[in-house]
Amino acid sequence: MPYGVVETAAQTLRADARRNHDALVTAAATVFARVGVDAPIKDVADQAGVGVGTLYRRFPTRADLIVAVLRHEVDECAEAATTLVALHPPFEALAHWIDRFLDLVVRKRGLAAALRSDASGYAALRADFETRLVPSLPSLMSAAGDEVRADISAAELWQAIALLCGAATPDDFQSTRRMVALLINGLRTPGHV
Amino acid sequence: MPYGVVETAAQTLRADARRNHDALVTAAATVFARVGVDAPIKDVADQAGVGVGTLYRRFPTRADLIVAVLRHEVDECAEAATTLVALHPPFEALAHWIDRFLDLVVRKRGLAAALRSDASGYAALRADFETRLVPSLPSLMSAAGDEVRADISAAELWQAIALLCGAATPDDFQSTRRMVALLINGLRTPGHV
DNA sequence: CGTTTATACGGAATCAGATTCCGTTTCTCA
DNA sequence: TGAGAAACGGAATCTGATTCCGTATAAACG
Repeated sequence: MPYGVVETAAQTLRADARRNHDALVTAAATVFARVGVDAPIKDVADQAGVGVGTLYRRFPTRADLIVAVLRHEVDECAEAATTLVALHPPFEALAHWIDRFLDLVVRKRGLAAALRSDASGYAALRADFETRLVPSLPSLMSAAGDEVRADISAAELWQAIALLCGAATPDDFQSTRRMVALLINGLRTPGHV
Repeated sequence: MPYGVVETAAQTLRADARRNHDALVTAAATVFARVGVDAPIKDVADQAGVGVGTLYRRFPTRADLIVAVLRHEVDECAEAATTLVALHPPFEALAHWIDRFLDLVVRKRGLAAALRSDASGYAALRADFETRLVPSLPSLMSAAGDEVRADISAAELWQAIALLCGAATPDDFQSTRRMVALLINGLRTPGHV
C-alpha cells in the first residue's frame, strides 16, 4: 500500500471500479501528455474506454485527476530533497532540487498553467503540491544556516518558486531557471558572499 | 489624441460606434471591478446596453477589452518610473515602482490571474503590458550601476515580477511584496552590500 | 450455484458561455 | 432627402462541462 489514503480507499472499491480507476489514471496521463492538462474530460473518458459519468464519479474535478496522475512523481521529488542535501553544499542542493521540480512541471504540458491558475478548481491541485513539497524546503534552507535570510518562510519561498515555474514551457525553461536563480540569490543574508 | 493608434482609428468611427465603444469600456471597467476579468461577456454587453455582436465586433477577444480598460492606468504606471528614479535611491526607486504596479494588478480582481494565464487569449494582454512597461525598467536598473547583476535582462526581470504578482489578491498582497523584494534583493551583484 | 442487494456503469440530456451570422437599423454625405 | 456604407442586436449555433437515471454487474449470502 504505497500511497496511504487513496490506496486504502481503493482497496474497498469493487473490482470493476478499481479497474476503471486505474484505466482512468493511465488514460489521463496519456492524454495530458499529448494535449495538456486542459484536455476535454471526454477525451480522457474515451481513451480509458469509460463513460464520462464514471470519470466524474471517481474524479469530481479535473484537479483530482491531475493529482492522481502526478502522485508518484511529486512524492519522488519530495524525497529527492533528502538525498540532495547530503550530496551538495546548501545553495547548490536547493538549486538542484528546484531543477528537479522544474523538470516535473515542464514535462506535463499545461501543468505550469494549472499550477499558476487561480481557477478555483485548481486550488486543490496547488494545495496538494504544497502540502507534499513544502516540507522538503526547511531542510534545504536550514542546511545553509545563517547564509539564508530569516524573514522568509518555506511556504512563501515555495509559492514564489511555483509562480516562477508557471512560465516554464517545454522549449524554454532556461529563462525560468535564471529567474529562480535570481530569487535564490536573493535568499542570501545581505552581507554574506 | 492622447493614445495613438486606437484613438486614431476611433476617429474614423461612426458616431454610434464610437459611443458604443466608450460605453463598452466603461461597462467592462465596472463589471471587471465587481466580478473580475473572467466575467461573462454577455454581462458586459448588457451593462453597456449593447448586443453581444457589437461587443465582439469591437473587441474580438476578452484581452482586447481588458487592454482597453487598463490603457490609462498602465501608461501612468510606466510614466511613474521616471519620477521615481529622480526621487529615490536606485533600489528604493525600483521597489516603489513595483509597489505601484502591484496596486494596479491588485485593484482589478482577476487581473492577476489573467496576467499569469497562458490561455492563448491572454497572450495579447501580456504582450501589451510587456511592451508598455518593460521600457521603464532599464532606467530603474541602470541607475543602480554595478550594484545590479549584469546577467539578467529587463525583459526577464519583468517577467519574473509579473509572475510573482500573479498571486496577489486584494486581501493579501504583503506576501507578494515580500516575494518580489526577495527577487530584487537577488538582483544585487554578489559581494555588494 | 441461484438470489439479492449495494455499487458502479454509460451516455443521453441539460446547462453555461462563447462565438457567429444575417436581417434590420442608423449614420453620413452628396 | 435618399442611397449606400457601417453598425446593430440577439437568435442560433457550437463546445465542453456536469448531472441523472435506467441498466448492468460484482459480491455476499443461503
